[in-house]
Amino acid sequence: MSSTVTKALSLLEFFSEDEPELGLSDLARRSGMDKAAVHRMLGSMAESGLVEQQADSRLYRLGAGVLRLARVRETAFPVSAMMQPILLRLSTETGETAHASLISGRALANIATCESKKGSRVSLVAGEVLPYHSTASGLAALAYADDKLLDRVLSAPREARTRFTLTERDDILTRIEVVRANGFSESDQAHEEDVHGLAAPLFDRSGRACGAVSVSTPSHRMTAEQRQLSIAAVLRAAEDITAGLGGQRPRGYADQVAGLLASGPRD
Amino acid sequence: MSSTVTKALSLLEFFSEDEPELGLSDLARRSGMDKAAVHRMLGSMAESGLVEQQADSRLYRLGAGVLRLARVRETAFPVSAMMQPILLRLSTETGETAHASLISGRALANIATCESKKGSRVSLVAGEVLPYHSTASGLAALAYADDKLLDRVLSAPREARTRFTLTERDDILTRIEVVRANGFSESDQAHEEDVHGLAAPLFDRSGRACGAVSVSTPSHRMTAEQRQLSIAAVLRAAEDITAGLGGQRPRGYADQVAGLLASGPRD
DNA sequence: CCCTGTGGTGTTATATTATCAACACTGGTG
DNA sequence: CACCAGTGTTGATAATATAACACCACAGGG
Repeated sequence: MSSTVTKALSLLEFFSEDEPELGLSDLARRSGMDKAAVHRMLGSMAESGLVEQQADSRLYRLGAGVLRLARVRETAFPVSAMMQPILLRLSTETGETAHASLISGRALANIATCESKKGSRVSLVAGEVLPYHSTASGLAALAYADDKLLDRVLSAPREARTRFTLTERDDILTRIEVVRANGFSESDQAHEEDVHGLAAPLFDRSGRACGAVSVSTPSHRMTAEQRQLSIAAVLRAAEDITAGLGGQRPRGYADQVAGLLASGPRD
Repeated sequence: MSSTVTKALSLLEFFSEDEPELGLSDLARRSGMDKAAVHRMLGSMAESGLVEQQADSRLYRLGAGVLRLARVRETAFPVSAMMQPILLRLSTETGETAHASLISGRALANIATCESKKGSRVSLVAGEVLPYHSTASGLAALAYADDKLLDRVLSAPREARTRFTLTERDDILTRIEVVRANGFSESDQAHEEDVHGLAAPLFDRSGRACGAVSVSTPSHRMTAEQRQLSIAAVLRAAEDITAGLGGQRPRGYADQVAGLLASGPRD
């Protein structure tokens, strides 16, 4: 819970596409930890190459070590590479931005994206950490993941990203039930203003959710027709990615989804 | 030095392309740490998504978090993508396997590779951690890096990979002098049997080495002609990658290298 | 049925870590 | 020019998380 390792690694969350370099005091302020402690932690992580310090500006950034680790994992389990063409197809079919995320500890890690070609599109921050409660992807994963994950999420503080974000425990639980009844999750402007999300769960070998694939559409552009089309496309993408992961959908889920698609406007 | 964070992160070094999944006892044995300690560390790193535990086999592997971190870094500082075409050219020009590495804490992290098309070629493990003292890349980086790095390497234990590996302090220092005199480094079978390495340093904005680019040739195939050709190609690749990094070669180095190429058989 | 291996879990002495303070340095401002 | 607010860094001590040890439950061979 409050181990030094966890605290040190939590510092990595603050590095993003928008702020790839951060100073010591800045990191200490955001993490709420002491400057000296943060300094030692960054020093330790720099020894391992997870972060590196710019010699002149003294700013810290993610190090070459993360590239190496990603290469090792991607060589052994090529998930990003496998997802990319499926996301491309999903984005082309729907005309919108698609992305896939995997359960990564306490949060959902955005692993691969394919942006829409349209001028007006949902653009998302590469490698963003997605909360479970405020995103369609998060709810899709949560609904089919291990129950312990749901407990952990419900017992942790939840940030209200917009006025539509579900933060109450009971609201989230009923929403989870809706997701289970549908086989996919839907979320309008709960994470970002004017963004509508449709997501379907990804499964691992054990039949538990290990992530989610999602389509993000500008809210004003989400018509009933577009919605049906997107649901079908997302479910198919999820099926293909799950297969690519060597995963297995739980009993009943495949039939539920198949019935959903048959009854829809797409034949 | 012996902080818990460093010890925990050192566990990540044991995951490789060949052994992407490791058990708890195995990791404890290799790291020389207590099982209970390793268990807690892995738990902490799992919370952050750096590692994940297979539900059925209970084995640990690198987690989705490393993919996310790599994406964040690569989006902000696209080095791998920039290196790839240059490595392709280097590999094509020499007909051998090329790779680039960056200084990553106490070791050199292999970031990008391009394997030779020949049936008999040097094949290297993706994302391998390269020691400074036993590889051409390591010696090239060491010769032009911050002096503190050289001190740290010289004061740490050095493994003898082959019977040609330099482990003695004085031998390494004289070799470093040779590298500085040449502007590139050469190493025959010091890291791997039957592998000849030629490497040139990469520089950052401050003019200090931040990595190296290298060509690995089967020793028996390294003729005087091939050697001249490879030296020129590696130096040119290093120049281009340094430029792509926004780096600056130190005073004198550019002239030294230019003179080297002019006097060589390639006009 | 032992025996050896595995992953995992307690408990206490110990050693690391958090905290606070002060330091040197920088850049901007009155 | 001195001041101020900011930075990164380094010591000291007090508090606490950690390491070590033993132990447990389980799985697979011999």
